Amino acid sequence: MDTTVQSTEDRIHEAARKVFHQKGFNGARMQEIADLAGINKALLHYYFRNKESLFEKVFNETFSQIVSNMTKIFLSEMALMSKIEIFVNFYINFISQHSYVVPFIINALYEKPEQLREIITRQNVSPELLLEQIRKQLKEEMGLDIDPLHIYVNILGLTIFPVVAKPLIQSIFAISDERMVVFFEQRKTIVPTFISNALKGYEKNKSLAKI
Amino acid sequence: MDTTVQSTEDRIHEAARKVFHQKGFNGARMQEIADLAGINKALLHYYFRNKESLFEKVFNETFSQIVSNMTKIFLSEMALMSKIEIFVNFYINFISQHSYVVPFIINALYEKPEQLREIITRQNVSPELLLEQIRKQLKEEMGLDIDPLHIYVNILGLTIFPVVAKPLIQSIFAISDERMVVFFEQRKTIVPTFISNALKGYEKNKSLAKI
DNA sequence: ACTATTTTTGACCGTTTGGTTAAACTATAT
DNA sequence: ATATAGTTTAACCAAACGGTCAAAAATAGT
Repeated sequence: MDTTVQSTEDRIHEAARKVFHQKGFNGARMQEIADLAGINKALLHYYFRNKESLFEKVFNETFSQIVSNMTKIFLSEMALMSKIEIFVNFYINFISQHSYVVPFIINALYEKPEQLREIITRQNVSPELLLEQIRKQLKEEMGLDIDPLHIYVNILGLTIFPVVAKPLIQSIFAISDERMVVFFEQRKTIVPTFISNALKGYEKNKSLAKI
Repeated sequence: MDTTVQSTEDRIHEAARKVFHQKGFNGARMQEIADLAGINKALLHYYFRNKESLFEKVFNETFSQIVSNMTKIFLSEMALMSKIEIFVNFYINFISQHSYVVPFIINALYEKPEQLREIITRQNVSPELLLEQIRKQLKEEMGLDIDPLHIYVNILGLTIFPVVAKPLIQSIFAISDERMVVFFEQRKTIVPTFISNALKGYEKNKSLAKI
């Protein structure tokens, strides 16, 4: 398949990403990462000082990837509802393909909250622009004075939660793999419709819109 | 404070719950559980065969607690929108107070999917009643032919996701602890309103309601 | 008071873990 | 060819881990 020659450092990095994503910091073994990269374990410590620093590198990369994609769409020049449609579509695909990523981040944040809070703030995502943009569009395109943070969190919750809770939903409701694929395809249209309906509801009754 | 004399087994059980909830299976140490219970490590293995069985006990208890509360509200005799209001209120409080519980379950399901899928199906929650009840109420109270699973997942996502992603939201948007409390208080009214608006939107335009 | 049973302990064991070290190998430049 | 710097390895280490064991302490039955 892939015949491109990777540098040792890249092979380690890729292997570490896979193992950390699947097993978390505590579940991951340095030996397993070395095996997956096809190298000696000592070579891991030659390129990366220790497990912590290797994990930090993976976490940083993963986190910034997720967040940058998240903001990119909402900072573009489109109508708000179009952004939401694209966002939902993109994220259901993305997280389905990288199903370990979000649990990995949630897990990491609960395993070592203090250390990661630092790392996150060091990345300074500066989401003020994002929220301001949403606030502006809610106002100008729909005449709504709603807290953009709540709307944004709603969008994230409707999109991300089902993907994260997939194993749970599948077990509880006894859904086959095939039906699960259909389920997520349906959500690509259902979620934007749901949000659109909700926002239109505020328009009809603007006295309730002040929150 | 609490002067009730607990049995050793209960003390172990409580200690195990706390440690497993905070650190997950891989992060938890038997020694730490023993210390927290104020007993010798060997006594752990006297009451519980090994780490796995102790974890299973904690997982079962936690999982059934979450799910039973989840279904109880929706199977009661009330109007759908009242159920949703009560559900959102209850769960924002519950998960805020037990903030480790949901990540614990998500984490567990990604750490050991096969074993837990068994355990979950063994508990057989039988959610058909729940979905059927929601479907019926959507139809009778609002005249909607919508897939109840999607609506239910939407309710869960809007309610649970923000609590799970709390450390993330707080770090990214630089929100103080006090503002975070306000944020969740706001959601207790915002989420039911959001859902109510969305459902009313389907009523207006029933051609879109078939999903 | 004595015995039998249950509960609790300290010391210990084999394995696994992240990490180190010194030596070997490779490539490059002179 | 030889010195030099960078790369890779096998062997090893101390600490931490889950788990065991035999003996001590506590409890209950007679």
